[in-house]
Amino acid sequence: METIEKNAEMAAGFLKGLANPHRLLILCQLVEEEKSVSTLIEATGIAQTSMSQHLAKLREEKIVAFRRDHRTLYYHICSEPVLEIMNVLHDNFCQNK
Amino acid sequence: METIEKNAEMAAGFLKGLANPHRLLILCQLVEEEKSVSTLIEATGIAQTSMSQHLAKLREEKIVAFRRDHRTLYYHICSEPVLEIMNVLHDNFCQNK
DNA sequence: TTGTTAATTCATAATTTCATGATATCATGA
DNA sequence: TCATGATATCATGAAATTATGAATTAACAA
Repeated sequence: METIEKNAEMAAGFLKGLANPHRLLILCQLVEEEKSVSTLIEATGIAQTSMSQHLAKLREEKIVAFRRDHRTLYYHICSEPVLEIMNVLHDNFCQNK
Repeated sequence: METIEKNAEMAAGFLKGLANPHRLLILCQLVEEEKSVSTLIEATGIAQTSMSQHLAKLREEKIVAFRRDHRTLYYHICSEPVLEIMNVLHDNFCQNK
């Protein structure tokens, strides 16, 4: 496969990681600061199992990472391009003036 | 539904429009300049029917538009945020140094 | 050890995405 | 009007995505 096609595969995989309303809601929360899973659940209203699966998807694409403190996992964004894209999205879809 | 959730729906729909390797290949072509469907087919190797469907998806999300010249349709990018995102993707996935 | 909290993984079904082949539309030139 | 070129739409099946409920793991406290 050509290089450009491999690049397109990678970039599309990355975008698929973002292309879901619940995952965007999660990332909105994490743009501010790292948060525990239960805090994310409370803040977004996403069901616990579903939250876990979305976080797994975000981890797979190296978009988020976590640290453990006792029984609690704290997630944070670990991808610089994601922050750039979140900015673009904010500017274009959250201008509810 | 809360405003933030509606915004997330919209933004996710937009990202889904981009989150496919073939559609990214098409958009790479269109970043340079407008192109006809047959030129896009030749440049990317995507089958005709499939190309038509991807272009339809991109039209739905207001990512591309076209003009007709005789029998030929020329497509172009009509979304400013897409250009910004293509830049982010280029910087992060096409650095094949 | 037992129970509990925090979170993940597994199994499943509904829905969406995507490629393919067949058919249709639309503009044009003979 | 008829044939053709350029492109879109329709129908179908395979694969991926997503939500839900049940079971599992991991860390700790009693």
